[in-house]
Amino acid sequence: MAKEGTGQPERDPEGVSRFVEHFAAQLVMAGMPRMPARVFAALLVSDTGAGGSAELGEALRISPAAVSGAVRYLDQQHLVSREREPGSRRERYRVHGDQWYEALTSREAVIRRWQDALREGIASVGPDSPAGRRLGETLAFFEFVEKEVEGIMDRWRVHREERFERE
Amino acid sequence: MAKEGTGQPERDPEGVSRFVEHFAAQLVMAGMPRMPARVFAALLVSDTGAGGSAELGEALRISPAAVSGAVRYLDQQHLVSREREPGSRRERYRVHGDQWYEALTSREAVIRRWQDALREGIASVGPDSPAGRRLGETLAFFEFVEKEVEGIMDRWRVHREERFERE
DNA sequence: CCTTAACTTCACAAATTTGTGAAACAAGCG
DNA sequence: CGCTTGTTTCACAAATTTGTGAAGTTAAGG
Repeated sequence: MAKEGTGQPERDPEGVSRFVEHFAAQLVMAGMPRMPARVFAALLVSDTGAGGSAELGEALRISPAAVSGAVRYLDQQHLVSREREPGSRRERYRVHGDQWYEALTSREAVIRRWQDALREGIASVGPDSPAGRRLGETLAFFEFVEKEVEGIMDRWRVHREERFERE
Repeated sequence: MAKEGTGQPERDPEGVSRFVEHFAAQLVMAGMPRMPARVFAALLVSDTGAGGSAELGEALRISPAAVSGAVRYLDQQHLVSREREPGSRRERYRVHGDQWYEALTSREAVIRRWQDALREGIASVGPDSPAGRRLGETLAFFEFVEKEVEGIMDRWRVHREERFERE
């Protein structure tokens, strides 16, 4: 396609929009409601990583009300934060740049709830029954994963650091 | 025909039911529809790890039709398999004992789709724009995780092996 | 074959979720 | 002080999802 040789490739609005929808679709498959997913994706591709209700609403062709609802959800999940820009009545929602995927993956509280449910089940069927053994193995798996996830995130921070310095 | 062991702790039906609901709730939060989640949980706690439509329907107080629909979903997700028991018209749905959580976590196809969506986005905003950099870092994260997950599952198999032998 | 048991499919009613317009609310600006 | 712009809340209509009863399908057992 026609691109000027300034070195800075220009934004392709249609492509951006396709990305937003595709990325949001992944989030939806992972269990996030539709609007929050789209808003989050839109924030991710914005150059500033932040934007207001009106701005997002226009980009996604949804009402400001829908944006507001979506942001409330994202805020509760700690996926965005709200900032008040001093000289303006515009509120800005910001995606935490390098931390959002940690929020998505590490959430140890989630793993804990799986573990709690499993322990409850083991108690109810008896640990030595076949079912008890199966649940016990699953519990062991979650306990294992819990530790490993920590390790992964540590290694990732190192990895990212290196990558960042090289550039 | 169940053999009642002398020292076997007895099943607590109410506790089992509570487990099924709690565990299913976790699955739902992770994005699984309600009925499939309940059916899956019910299979997990059953001593045989398998059961038929009628049996499951009675345990969960839902119609055979609902069970059927749930199983179709679980089958598509490769979370259960169907077996035909030779001398009977009873079909049995079975949970893959020690492999189901691998299906839940490892699914590399899922990670690939995230990566594809991100690459698309990076192309659309330009890799050197601020947004491009943010997406690039996210992509790097997913690539990193993809490799790490492999490692985790390998280490888990070793870990499980040890645990199993010790018992 | 004809009956019967087990499961599946289908059409639909009920329940839930979604997104909107309208009104309320806040906060800078004149 | 109001006016004006940007955001949130609320009630509700539309759309989607869910689970059921009833009819359909397959295969065992007489």
